Amino acid sequence: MAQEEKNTTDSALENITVHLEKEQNKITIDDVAEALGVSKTTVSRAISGKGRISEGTRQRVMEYIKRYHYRPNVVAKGLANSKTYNIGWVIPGDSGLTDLPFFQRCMIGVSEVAMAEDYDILISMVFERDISQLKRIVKNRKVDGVIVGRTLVKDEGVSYLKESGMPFVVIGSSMVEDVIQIDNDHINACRELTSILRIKGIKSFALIGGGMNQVVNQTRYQGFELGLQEQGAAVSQSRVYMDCESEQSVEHAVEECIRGKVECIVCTDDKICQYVLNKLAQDGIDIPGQVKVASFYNSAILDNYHPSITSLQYDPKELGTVACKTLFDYISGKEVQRKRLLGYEMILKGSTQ
Amino acid sequence: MAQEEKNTTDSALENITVHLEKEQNKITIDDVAEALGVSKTTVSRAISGKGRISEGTRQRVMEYIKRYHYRPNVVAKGLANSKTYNIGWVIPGDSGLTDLPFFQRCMIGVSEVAMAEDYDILISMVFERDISQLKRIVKNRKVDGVIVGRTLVKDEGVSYLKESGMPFVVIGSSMVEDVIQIDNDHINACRELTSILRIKGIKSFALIGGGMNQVVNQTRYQGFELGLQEQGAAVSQSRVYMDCESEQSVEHAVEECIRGKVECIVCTDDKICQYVLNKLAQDGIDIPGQVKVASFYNSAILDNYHPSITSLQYDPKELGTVACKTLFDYISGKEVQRKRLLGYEMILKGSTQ
DNA sequence: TTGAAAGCGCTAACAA
DNA sequence: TTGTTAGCGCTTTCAA
Repeated sequence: MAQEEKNTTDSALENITVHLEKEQNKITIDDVAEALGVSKTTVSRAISGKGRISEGTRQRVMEYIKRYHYRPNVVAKGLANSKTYNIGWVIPGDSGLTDLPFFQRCMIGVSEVAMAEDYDILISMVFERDISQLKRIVKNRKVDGVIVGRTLVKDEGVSYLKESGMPFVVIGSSMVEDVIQIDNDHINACRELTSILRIKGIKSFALIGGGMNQVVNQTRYQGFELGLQEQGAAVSQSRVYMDCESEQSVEHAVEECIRGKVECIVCTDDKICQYVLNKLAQDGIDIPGQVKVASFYNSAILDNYHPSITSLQYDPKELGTVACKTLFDYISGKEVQRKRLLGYEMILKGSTQ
Repeated sequence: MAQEEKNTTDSALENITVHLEKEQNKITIDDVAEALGVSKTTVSRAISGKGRISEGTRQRVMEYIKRYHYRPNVVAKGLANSKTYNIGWVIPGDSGLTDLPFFQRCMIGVSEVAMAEDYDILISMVFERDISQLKRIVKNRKVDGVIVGRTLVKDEGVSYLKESGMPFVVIGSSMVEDVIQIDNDHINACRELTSILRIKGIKSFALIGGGMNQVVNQTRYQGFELGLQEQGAAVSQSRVYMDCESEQSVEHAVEECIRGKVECIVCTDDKICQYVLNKLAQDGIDIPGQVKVASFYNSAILDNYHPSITSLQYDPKELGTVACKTLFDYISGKEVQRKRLLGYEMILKGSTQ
């Protein structure tokens, strides 16, 4: 009997503990106001720092809040001032091995600045031409703005966002008018790389690249052409193989390069470069002895190759950081640059010695 | 003068158009109610299907809604019934090349079922031991539940979630009590693979694996041991090299295997396997002639190897689908299985011929 | 079958 | 400096 009573007491205590531990975050601004004998307006002001309030009550409020772990309900706050405290992050749902680390690192940058503004990130994946997930989050007004991780030449997502009136920023470039864009200076980077290779004495180049439906491939292609153009007649010949989507098409391009005695193969990205390296290894062609290789992008997938590959390096995280900052600036009505170009680093390595 | 008037008219019209196009989604339930001469309660009922309502008015409401593209404000709806219509998706912010595609495909599954329930996905990245992003979304009550993409042996995120009272499901296994988990049947899969290899006449195995702080590596290790155990004395010897985090440690393990005349090297994942293959290629060791190779996981990173690699295959998307369904079931109070194991496929290829 | 009114938790005029 | 009050856009009793 005594035992039973004890049990009862125990479990009652347990319940209380559970209540305190788990439901602690269910305190509302009214609870705080009541406990302190002030109005909730006062509490609101103490927290937000907006409006006049005496330092004394401010302190009292803050203390109470800290002590009882009060956290304002962000959703309610949002409803009151027409914000969601979310930004949308759009990535291709079918992005491949090469792109994923890029998006991940961009996202780290995005989330860092988002968190600092008390914002969270809502994911939306677009597939091929299916932008229904994107439409959802804007139609449902679940976000205050959107960052697009990659753009295509004729990008439905971008068009949709533009006509929807939702603030957005794209990472990469866009041909659509008036779109706020953050990109690396691919053109100059590629230009510089090709001309440096030229200075090293290389005379014949080939560019092997991915789909021209991606803006980034277009700009890299332009940079390559510009770089060569600047060399003028000094460059005997150059070959360009764009739209190489499959391993076969890359292999085919490589074969032609070898046959044409190209001195240096430049790849628009690392996936292509990987195919090129595989093909060269397969055919027993020595790098950089028989042919040199460089890539316009540097990711982890090339890490294991010997010799290591000369490439351009961009900072995806910074892209994300700047994009997110720009978005916030834009949302809050500040003037923002329509197109912002970030830097790059040139990494000269063994493959072009 | 006439011209001026025309301009005025034009721009007035333009404004209206803009209003219709861009602000169309600013219609509220009150607008609909008023336009239809009913109360907003009625509109609400027509949409939700809850409560009695005549078929006639229901139709009228639905028609109006369709016509004027009314969309309920999800946030307001959420505030009214204590839901956020968001679920949290937790992934390691420092996940490597191997894991990224896995998470991506999981997420596709998650988002598919989430969307069907009118939910969106809020990202939270955890780094090393930093779970602040996770804490944010639960403390700020931005989500109704959480799906954890990967677990560590002593997982702070899981502990935190458990004591927070937030409903959650983990993908993978967890040693923490009472955690709802969705995993592949790694143990049986690994067991089956080893015993099949055994049946093919292989007598000496080595397991090279990643960090034992990851639950998945522990279970794969167990499966390997179980598989061999079942072969009893028939298996002359087996070597195990776990916690191989760096390429060097893998290379070292491979060297020992070769020296020890191991017939088949089994890898816990494809990253390890890649290192193994590199090392073997480097040393000019023939696969499957001199040594056979198999992996407990099959991803795209091994696609380019010849011969192709025997491995186990899991379906990440299904993992995501099931995890999300389970989470919703749990949130809505249904009984759910504490631990659910999904199947796998065995892919026997050239590397073990 | 429908509607009035209260409430979800917060912000922000406007008064005091 | 502080409080009163009216929303934000929706759901849900409770009456009619």
